[in-house]
Amino acid sequence: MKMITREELIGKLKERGFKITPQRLAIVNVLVKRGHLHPGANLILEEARKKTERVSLSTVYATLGELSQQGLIKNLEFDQLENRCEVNLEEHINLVCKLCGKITDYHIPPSLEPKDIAREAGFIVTDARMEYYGYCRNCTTLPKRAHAGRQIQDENA
Amino acid sequence: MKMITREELIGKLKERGFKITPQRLAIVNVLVKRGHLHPGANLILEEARKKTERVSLSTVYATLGELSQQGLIKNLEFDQLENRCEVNLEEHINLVCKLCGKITDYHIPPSLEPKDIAREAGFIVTDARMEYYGYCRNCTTLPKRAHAGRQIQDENA
DNA sequence: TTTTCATTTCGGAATCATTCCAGTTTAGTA
DNA sequence: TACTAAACTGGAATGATTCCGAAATGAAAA
Ligand SMILES: [Mn+2]
Ligand SMILES: [Mn+2]
Ligand SMILES: [Zn+2]
Ligand SMILES: [Zn+2]
Repeated sequence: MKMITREELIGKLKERGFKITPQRLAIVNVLVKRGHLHPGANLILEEARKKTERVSLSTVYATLGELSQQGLIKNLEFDQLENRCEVNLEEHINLVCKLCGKITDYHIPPSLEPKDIAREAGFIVTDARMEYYGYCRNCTTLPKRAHAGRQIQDENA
Repeated sequence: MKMITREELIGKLKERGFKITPQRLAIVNVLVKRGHLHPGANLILEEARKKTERVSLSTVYATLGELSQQGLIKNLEFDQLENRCEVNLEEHINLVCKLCGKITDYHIPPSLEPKDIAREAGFIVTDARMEYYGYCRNCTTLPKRAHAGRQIQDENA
């Protein structure tokens, strides 16, 4: 899975005139290291604070907003759940476990071409979002446990 | 496009022990008539009030919650936008226009089988959500107009 | 280095969709 | 018609996100 690097992200921010602050560095670090978890603002804050003495939730939201505007990450919204960050910009489906809340990436084979849809429906596709909800491998074996979707389920992934 | 009827919905509610109240009738009516717009709670309230003298927003939310729990409709969440109702339960992609906010249904051909994904990823798919964001036919011709996505864009659809 | 200042950060208040609640009304049954 | 569990209501509570004025600070210029 191609992963964006810390340096790429920071470089792009610098290019575009953003100042490189300890807060932004910390947040970018979390995104790079924990991106696969599709972290939310509060997890990012928590993790960022382990590296930088001073970060606020406002700043996390602000920074995520900037990164999102710059097209460097995406924002995922969920029912009853805080928003999460999508760092993997390749087209893929997020598999969202209804039991533990873990979100894993599934890369689709080249079919279901956006172009086809544009042509048929007169709709220009600029952005896609596909999610399958269900039960992940862990939650399939242990039938009915762990209701609330805790963040940070790190065992594997 | 197969559309659920007023009678089906009311019948199912009755079956399952729900009382048939003027409020529920009004809300169901709106869902049947305006379902293709993927209406949100406030639009539903507005429309329902044209038929029933007395309905409250609380009741709209409560009723939508019940219908959703009963699996008769689905709840769609969006960035910066109130939730919308999905009345079309067939598997399809919602085409969400970034300019006018209109959401139209696109039915996919039988490919991208959930079963395949389950097998490959060890994930049991119980529910799917797919959306393409972009620009609808109207907004494609008139390049850069109409920013905020107003609800009720009835011209066609 | 020091100066400078636009940008960034911060905490707290504001927002706003949604949920909760306690009191009142009512659908459906007998 | 009377009864009662369910449903409805308006207002208050919630909680994630956004907004804001004031204080702090990168980084370019001197
Ligand atoms: Mn993903
Ligand atoms: Mn739809
Ligand atoms: Zn799981
Ligand atoms: Zn449009």
